[in-house]
Amino acid sequence: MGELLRLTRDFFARDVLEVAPDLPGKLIAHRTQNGILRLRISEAEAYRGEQDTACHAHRGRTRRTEVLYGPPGTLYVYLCYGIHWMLNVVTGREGQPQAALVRACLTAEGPGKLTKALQITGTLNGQDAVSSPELWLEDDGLRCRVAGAPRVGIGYASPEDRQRPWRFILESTD
DNA sequence: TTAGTGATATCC
DNA sequence: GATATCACTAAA
Repeated sequence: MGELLRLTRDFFARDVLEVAPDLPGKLIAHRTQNGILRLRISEAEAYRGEQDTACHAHRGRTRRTEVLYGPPGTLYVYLCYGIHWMLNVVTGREGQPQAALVRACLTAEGPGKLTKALQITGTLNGQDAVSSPELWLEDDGLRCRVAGAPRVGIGYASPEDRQRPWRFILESTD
């Protein structure tokens, strides 16, 4: 495998339907008091703007969704069910509320378990994954095949949006 | 199948 | 102000 390259603005500044399937196989790095935690992403989901009824920004700008309108690479971290932190990275052009939910890594399946394993909490909300000294993403050159599937936990969305295969799962590596 | 947990949105 | 909902998980 090649050297460890930090993902730059260009990576995130594409449509979420290009970014989210590119995430499985990449690494997330989080600098903590005890050193750098690094895990390989195995699953991601796309949330694609105000037209996507599954996306939190479907109803437009609110205090919560504000970060989704920020520059690509911005972290959107929020608490779900009072217990689980969800980690997302904003994609697309600034002003376009898209994000990729990082759903799982090889050793922690499920978005809540992933953030727990990486010790990620809401203090990272709004930080920039491109320039932050605390959290960033890396490419070590690993290539992989990715399978599409419907998104999880979005029963509130329209039937059309529920069906979209915008969940991207690492299938195999080469 | 269901409890747990708290921020947020949406309604008075 | 109150209430309903929630991009989930662990336990039963």
